[in-house]
Amino acid sequence: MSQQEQLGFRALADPTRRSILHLLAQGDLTIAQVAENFQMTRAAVKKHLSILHEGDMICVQAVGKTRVNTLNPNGIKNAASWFGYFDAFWDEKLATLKTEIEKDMQ
Amino acid sequence: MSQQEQLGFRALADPTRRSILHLLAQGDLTIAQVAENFQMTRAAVKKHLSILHEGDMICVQAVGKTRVNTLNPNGIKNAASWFGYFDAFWDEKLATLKTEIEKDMQ
DNA sequence: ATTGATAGATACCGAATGGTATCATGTCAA
DNA sequence: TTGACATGATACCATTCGGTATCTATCAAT
Repeated sequence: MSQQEQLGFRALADPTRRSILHLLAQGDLTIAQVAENFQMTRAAVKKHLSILHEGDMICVQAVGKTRVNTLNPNGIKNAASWFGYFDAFWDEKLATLKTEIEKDMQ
Repeated sequence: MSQQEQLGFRALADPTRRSILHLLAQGDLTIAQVAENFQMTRAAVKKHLSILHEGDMICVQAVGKTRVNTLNPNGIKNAASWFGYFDAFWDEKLATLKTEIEKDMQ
């Protein structure tokens, strides 16, 4: 487990932060513009953006006196690639899943 | 954001739990067997397994006096599918990413 | 130079999290 | 029915986390 992987999953663990990523997918936004979409203070949103930045999920570029937050496809793709580990096991698992689910109900 | 999505990402947020999923990908294990792979008490491992179960990442079936933990491909695939939201935006983003990364360095 | 808008930084609070220790439960075997 | 073993469950502790309040810094425009 790399530290970057941990920072990435930590960034994705909060629903507000995942929502921010969906927002930024539709266009780049300043901190204030992101904050308009949530019922919390700008400082709280800034914290979320910092954690997203630490997890490599967004890039931040200074534009005049504002900071424009931009989606970072590389970081998001990197987190998504973690799931690839299971690709080799899924076919076999899915074949017996129904039975296991039934046992789990008991 | 669904509650199940949140429980899923919460389950994945901890490195021990992600490690447990990788372990279970190689074969089903009882709680005690999982605990052998970590330097923490069985109770702590049990907590992690409970959170993984709440996030639909594993199934638990009683076998005699033991409980066998099994990977749940459905839950893991469901979490992985969250990343599909960005598919439509990646091609465009990747085209301009290099420039944005450079600005981010400043 | 002063004002106002945008952002950074810090301290603080309540709740959730990761972990241990401890005790209760249940199941198999003798 | 005992005893041993794998698990369930609870209480407790230190740390992290999400959030607010507050103060400071910077830039732009007048």
